Amino acid sequence: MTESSERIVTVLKAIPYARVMSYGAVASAAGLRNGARQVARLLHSSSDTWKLPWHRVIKANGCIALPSGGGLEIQIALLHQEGVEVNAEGRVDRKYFV
DNA sequence: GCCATGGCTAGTA
DNA sequence: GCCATGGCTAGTA
Repeated sequence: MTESSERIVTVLKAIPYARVMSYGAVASAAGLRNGARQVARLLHSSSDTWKLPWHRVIKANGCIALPSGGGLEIQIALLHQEGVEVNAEGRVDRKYFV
């Protein structure tokens, strides 16, 4: 576990219930200039072991990054469960961003 | 080489 | 859509 990864984990666990953050925003908050992809990688590999709120991380444009059949439906369900709405175009409104 | 990104541009309506 | 990025990993020697 690198220091950068630990900072990313800290930021992720601090995302409030029913709010979302973009990969890039998480990276910035963790002090990484261009770490969006690193955030994505960490979510993919360690969400389970660290019990991370992976479903609260979406693209900067409000879309969900996961493909249909590859987690998209589950992520939408988890967001709905928290009261975050995903519109017909599959986007989350700006008001839900931290 | 890969990619659960992001920002900018071209091309359509 | 395209491409610049940047850290991680698989696969070779």
